[in-house]
Amino acid sequence: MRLSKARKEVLTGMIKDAIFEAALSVFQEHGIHGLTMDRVAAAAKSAKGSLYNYFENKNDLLRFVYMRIVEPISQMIEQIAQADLPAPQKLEEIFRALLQHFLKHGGAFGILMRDETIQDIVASAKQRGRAHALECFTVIFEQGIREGAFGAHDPAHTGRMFLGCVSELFDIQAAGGPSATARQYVDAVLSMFFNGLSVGTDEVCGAVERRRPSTILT
Amino acid sequence: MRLSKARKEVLTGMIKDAIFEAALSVFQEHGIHGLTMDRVAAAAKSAKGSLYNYFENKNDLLRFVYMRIVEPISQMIEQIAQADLPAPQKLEEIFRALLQHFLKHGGAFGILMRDETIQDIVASAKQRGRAHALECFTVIFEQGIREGAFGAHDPAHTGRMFLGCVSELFDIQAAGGPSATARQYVDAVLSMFFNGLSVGTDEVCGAVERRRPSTILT
Amino acid sequence: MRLSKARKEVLTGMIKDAIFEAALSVFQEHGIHGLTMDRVAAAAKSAKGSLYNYFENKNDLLRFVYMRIVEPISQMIEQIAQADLPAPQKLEEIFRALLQHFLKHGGAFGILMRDETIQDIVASAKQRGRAHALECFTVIFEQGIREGAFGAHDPAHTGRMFLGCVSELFDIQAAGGPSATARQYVDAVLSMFFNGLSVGTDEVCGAVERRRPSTILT
Amino acid sequence: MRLSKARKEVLTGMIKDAIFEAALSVFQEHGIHGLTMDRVAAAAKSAKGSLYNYFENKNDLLRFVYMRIVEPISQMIEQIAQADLPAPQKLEEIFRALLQHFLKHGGAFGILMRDETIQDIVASAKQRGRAHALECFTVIFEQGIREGAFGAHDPAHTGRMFLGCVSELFDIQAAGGPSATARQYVDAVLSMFFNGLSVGTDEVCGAVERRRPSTILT
DNA sequence: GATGAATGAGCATTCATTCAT
DNA sequence: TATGAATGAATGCTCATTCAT
Repeated sequence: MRLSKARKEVLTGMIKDAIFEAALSVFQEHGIHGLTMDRVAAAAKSAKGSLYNYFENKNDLLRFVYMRIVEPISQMIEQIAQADLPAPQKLEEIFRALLQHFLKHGGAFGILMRDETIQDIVASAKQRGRAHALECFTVIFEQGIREGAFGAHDPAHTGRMFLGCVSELFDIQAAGGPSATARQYVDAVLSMFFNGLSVGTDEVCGAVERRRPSTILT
Repeated sequence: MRLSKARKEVLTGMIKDAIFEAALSVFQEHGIHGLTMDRVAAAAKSAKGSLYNYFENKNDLLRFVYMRIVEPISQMIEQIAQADLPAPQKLEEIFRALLQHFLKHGGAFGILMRDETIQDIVASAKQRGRAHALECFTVIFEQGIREGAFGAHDPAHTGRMFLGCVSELFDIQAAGGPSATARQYVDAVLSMFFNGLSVGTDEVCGAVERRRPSTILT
Repeated sequence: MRLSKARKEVLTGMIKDAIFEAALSVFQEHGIHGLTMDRVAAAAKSAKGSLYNYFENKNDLLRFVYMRIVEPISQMIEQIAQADLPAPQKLEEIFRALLQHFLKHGGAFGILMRDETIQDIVASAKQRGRAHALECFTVIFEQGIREGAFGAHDPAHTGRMFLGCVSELFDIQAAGGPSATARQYVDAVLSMFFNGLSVGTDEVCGAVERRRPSTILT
Repeated sequence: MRLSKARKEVLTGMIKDAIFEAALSVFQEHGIHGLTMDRVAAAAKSAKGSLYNYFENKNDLLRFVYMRIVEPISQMIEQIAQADLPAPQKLEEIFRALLQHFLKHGGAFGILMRDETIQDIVASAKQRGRAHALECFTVIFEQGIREGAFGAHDPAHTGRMFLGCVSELFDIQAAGGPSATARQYVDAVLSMFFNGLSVGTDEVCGAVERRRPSTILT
């Protein structure tokens, strides 16, 4: 053993990273179906067999990709949900975190979060991303109602709506428009959740703009 | 040619229908991955080769299935969008139509609407379902603003939010809970869009219940 | 369906036969390890995929080969064991049947009967060939003792010895010497079992030649 | 070269021994199919590549294992065959030696002696174990006839029978029954070879029990 | 010599598509 | 037109062997 154990693990990690990147690029180019071990190997400029030195099998690799991309934001959402903040601000924070995460991984995040195939593969992972996010959102809306920030309503439904709106953010990002669009969308979502669309709402309930000044992603 | 051209087309249409039904049942039982030509042929009680007399290839068949399921609701949405109704009522009508459509096709509709695989296959079709729906929603919200029903906002963003909330409806249906849940969710979405979550909104802007009495899917 | 069901089954059977022959030839040339589906397909002058129209998988094919070769003789042994004959004659009959069977299948029979790999695959089949033969032999020797043809001894051990001597017959055949050798070996085995090697035995107990005059496989 | 040539060879031999032991344990645990270079290396607590410093390739290693296990008994048989003993006693001695050898190597010996796979690999080695044993047995029976211990018969056939009965001993051992069974089987074999099964033989020719009192493996 | 990651040929299996009947 | 067997490219995975360090 010429490398210390620590060094070796670092190296292994770096190679796994490289394979991860390769898989990601294949994934982005060919979609989840086109992600074959052959292509990943080619993209990683390695031999097919080598992949199996680092991942037990294809599912293992997919799990790794999933974890690498979805887990962080999943955890971030959970942390925000449990933080000591007013509910409305939590929603803002979640969007901020999502936008940042997107800048790192392009459209892959959205797809991984939604694709059934990978959700099946990953099913064993404590919680599937969407389901977990849904719970966190629900908790936040419960808090908002408890604290009087929101009127009475079913937090599960609202959480689901929020998840739906978040999902659409994935699409905007995947479409690759200007990042300003995403930010405007986020503002619009928050405004909607707080005030709805009804005329005169702003005057009565306070403008969204006042509550979230320049906000997201500054 | 013993059948007149018209008769033949009718017959062809009927067989395509049968294949469609077979494909749908395979799809519902085995998912998008398990949908093989073998299984479709078996389900259609026909020979595998015969499928190719009616569909150029598998993608063609998938496109057909997609169109058959998504197109009607897509057209319905477009019709509702262009109808002579106030914008809020259009939103309600759309939900009503969606819920009804679901009852016909089980979860297939939602999955087809969201699955990336089939979206790729179908991409060439003039408009992908989601994109089309998004446009229709945007038009409706533009109308709502123009008519003074909604306050000023970016209708494209709101349309997208609405689409997100609609997508989540698919999940509820796919999850197979009681249909009451879906209806409650729809009510919650409409309430949210009209009034938001802020406290006191209802008193000022009028209760949602008043505006959508028993409505949906009664 | 242009062929009647019966006709189709006949055809299917013929093709399975052809694949069986191909597998057998591959087996004889390359051994059990060298038996790949590619090679079988090539030998059958068919496409690899076609094999799977007739056999579920490789093990299924191997099982078929095994059954085709080992089962008949296995059953023949059982029938002889249960027949209404004196025990010594049963032993002769078994050898006669084995020699005939060999002429049909060359060395394959012996290998299949002994190879561990295929025994594992076939394990589910009611009884593994060797074990079954052993039982039959034991039964025959029990009978021989009961009827007074043989002196008292442990029939299980004798059965095993007989099996061992039978196994060696496989080797002679596999080696491909003149068939006379096999016949002489059979005579020698029977003589041994009846009289042993001790000097003077023949005079006392009667010559083997007298008891099996013109002998096996005439 | 810091070590003298002699020292180096000793060291090399020790390492080959260790690899041999590792291969044997893998063989016993996973069977002939499960014997991969990876597993051998792991069992030897060495690197896979190192194996190739001591063995040209996998077959070379297998040959070594075979030789190590089969060769000693093969030589022992040869020595016994050439010793200055009456033929019947030689047969007894051979069995004694075989039983002892078994206790050392578990079932490995029997499997290696019979498995076709390894026989192919080992074929090039001057003599395959079975063939060599067969020759030795033949020589012994020739001697027995010459010395008048056995009646006239074909010693090659008798040798083969003896080999067959010996092979079955492997099965008994591999099956893992009580060692008493093996001993009883050996007694039965010897009794059979000397006296056959015919009634009345014992009185005339002398009981086997008298000739081999407690004998084997005491 | 020791190491163990890299390599790539090889394998069983699947499945969309073709085509002779 | 209907049929369904034939086809063969594609895929995930294994493992003996090599080679740079």
